[in-house]
Amino acid sequence: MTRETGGGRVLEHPEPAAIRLEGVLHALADPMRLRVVCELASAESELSCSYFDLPVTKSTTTHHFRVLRESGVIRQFYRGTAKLNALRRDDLAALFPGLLDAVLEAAGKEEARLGV
Amino acid sequence: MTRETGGGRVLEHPEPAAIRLEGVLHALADPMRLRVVCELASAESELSCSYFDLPVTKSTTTHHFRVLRESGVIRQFYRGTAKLNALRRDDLAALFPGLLDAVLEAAGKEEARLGV
DNA sequence: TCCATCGTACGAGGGTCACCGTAGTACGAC
DNA sequence: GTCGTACTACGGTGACCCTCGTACGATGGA
Repeated sequence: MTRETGGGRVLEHPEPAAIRLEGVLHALADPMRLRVVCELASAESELSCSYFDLPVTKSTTTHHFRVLRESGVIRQFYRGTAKLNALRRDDLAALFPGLLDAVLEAAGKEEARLGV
Repeated sequence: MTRETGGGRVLEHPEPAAIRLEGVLHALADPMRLRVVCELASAESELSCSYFDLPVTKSTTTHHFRVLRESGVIRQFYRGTAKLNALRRDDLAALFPGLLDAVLEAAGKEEARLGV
């Protein structure tokens, strides 16, 4: 079995029924957070916070991950000193079918359109 | 032909290439604006600003319509004293396929889920 | 035990946002 | 020209958001 360490540190997550569309859209409307979500989507496995090399400080990174978690977009849990992050694909697909995929595709298209 | 009055009053709209995903998501993340977009989508024809009965003052309503226009979500033009509003369905569908439909469907589902 | 790593909590600054009230402009009807 | 309707521009206010620096806690390994 997978041993989950992290001790008594518990993270609050909204239940599916408490996830609000406005909150999800607001969470995705920030460039940093959208970037995190895109990387999580393409990774297909949990990624630690330190995996991401965002052009902001650690405290700002913590803030963005908290917004994503509290809006219901990602799920977070501890393993040792690391905090792992995963998209809540199933919950989002049940609440807002096609929304996450459309946003991810749009982000990919926009990156191709604007990127070098 | 349809005579468009409104004279010298010209409204700035972003070209499709200038529409940014973050801006669109931010515009849709506000309850008032999401409500406007849903009503425009179900109307299937232009609606004047005064058609909407939002629980805010007129100046705030003007602000929200301006955000929607400048983010590229709606198109506005004058006809007489009225200012008409229409969704930029084609432009959005070309840039972000499926995004608008997914958001509209999600908004409908959420209203049914939370509503009376 | 001591340390390095990883992430958090807190406070603060600077900017943006949503909202309002008032004053004003553009248009059509008379 | 005058009036009413529709909307705008402007200024202001309080709240929120993104960002940071610093100090702190929690974990695992030497």
